Amino acid sequence: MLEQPRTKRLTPAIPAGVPGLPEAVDNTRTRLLKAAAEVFAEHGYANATIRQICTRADANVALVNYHFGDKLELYTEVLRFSLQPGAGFSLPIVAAEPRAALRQIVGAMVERAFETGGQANLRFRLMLNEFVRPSGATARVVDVVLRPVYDRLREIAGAILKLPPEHETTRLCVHSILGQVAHFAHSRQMLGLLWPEMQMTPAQRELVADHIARFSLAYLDRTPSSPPRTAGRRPGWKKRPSRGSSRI
Amino acid sequence: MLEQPRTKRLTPAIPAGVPGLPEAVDNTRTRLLKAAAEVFAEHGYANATIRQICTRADANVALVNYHFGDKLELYTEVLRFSLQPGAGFSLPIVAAEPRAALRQIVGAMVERAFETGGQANLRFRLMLNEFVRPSGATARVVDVVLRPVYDRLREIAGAILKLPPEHETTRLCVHSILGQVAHFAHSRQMLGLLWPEMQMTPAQRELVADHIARFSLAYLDRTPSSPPRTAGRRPGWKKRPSRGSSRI
DNA sequence: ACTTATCTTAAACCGTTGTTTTAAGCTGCT
DNA sequence: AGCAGCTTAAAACAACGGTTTAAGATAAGT
Repeated sequence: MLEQPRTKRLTPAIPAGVPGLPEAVDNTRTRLLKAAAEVFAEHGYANATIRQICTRADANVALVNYHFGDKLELYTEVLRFSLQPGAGFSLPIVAAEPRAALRQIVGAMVERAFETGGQANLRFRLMLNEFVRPSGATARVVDVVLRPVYDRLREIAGAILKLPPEHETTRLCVHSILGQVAHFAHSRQMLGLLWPEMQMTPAQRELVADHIARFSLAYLDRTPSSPPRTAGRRPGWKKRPSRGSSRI
Repeated sequence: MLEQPRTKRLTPAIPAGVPGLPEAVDNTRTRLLKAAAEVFAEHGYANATIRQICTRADANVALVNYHFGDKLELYTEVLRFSLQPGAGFSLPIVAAEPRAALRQIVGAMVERAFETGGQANLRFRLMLNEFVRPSGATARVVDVVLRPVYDRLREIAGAILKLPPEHETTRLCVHSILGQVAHFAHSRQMLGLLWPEMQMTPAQRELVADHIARFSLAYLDRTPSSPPRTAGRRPGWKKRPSRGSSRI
């Protein structure tokens, strides 16, 4: 009796809204989804509370459980709902030239990490929170939000590196890029303590995006005469024994 | 009556232990500090519970409040306690050549982020948690743990860049390096979903540290013939207006 | 031995959070 | 009007987490 909620119905029949455009209707369900997206994006799954969401949606506490069953179901529905408007991945801007594309995608990520409002921004911040405190729906967040960015970044980085997208070096570089963006987004408070002038104003955000792109391109765009030591595709990981010299 | 705890004494007279070597004594206070350091390092301040800490220390729940007043006081005491053994900053390894020093410091950070055990590792993970969920003692964490790494990294990066440590470009580069380390440390679960082979085994940790160092050095070590666009010291930040072309 | 200060314990208190219940309001239909 | 099905509201429940209380142990001082 514990594995299934005791409510008569989990989700009471999707409210007959047009499936492609749920932002038009204004029933309680939609208001809850909208509020939940904002609160989840701001505080992360665990730190968001149902009462916060319901207050923002001007709805009763019990309505989350009536409409969605439980908190986690609401969260996954937010992800589904948040994906509706655009067909595929909604980073439309993509220059053909991979270096320009990289700069654009980094700029878009930095903007999304800081600019409030807009579903794509909410979705991106949702993902940033999953990075550091995975919820029970992390796999879904990866599929819905992160994988598209990841795959596109691998293509772009691979094109510049002249390596396949699934190459180890390509993947490491993509994680380096994602890591820089996530870091500037997450550690805003500590950043302010270390570097008081950095307030992440719009102009500073552009500066940061410029820096991340240039910093990353310096490696990606290196002369082919100095290939990375790991360029050869090594099938296994265990070969290189821990050399222990980094012990301190 | 609320601003001051009602216990007769906040901290009941430091237990006369040798101030330099608190790891020898095994009274309740020390056991609590040890357990708290582990739990805080693993879960972060907010997500660590006093009951968790007390269970691990084999102590009663009330003892935290008896010995330290409240949770935050315990946390700051952990930081103070955690700093005791080494005199200053405990990253002893520093090669004279800045490129080698960078590789060493990155390797040490990656190891500390993943290797369990050891006070310096605990302290570093404590800091990593503060990055993403600042507690009430963030300023103290910055002073005790982060600032030394930050300043040393700025010196090293500045030496390679041939720029002063307080230069904007130097700072941006240091944040890029810190961001990469923090990202690989934080997003372990999501990393596994995107890249199942990456399990952060010791060998893979070395690979990651190598990559971060090489990736970062590509920019730091660039030929002086292509200086960064922001090399000139600009006193103000507001000059460059948001160019709006990154709107999507 | 009696007192005192220090430390420990079990139990409770109080606020918060996810969840459920119960009882009402609607709305459309006959 | 009356019924049925969907939706909302108010209240409560159960679990958890930080904190406090009141009493019991232990050791030292006199």
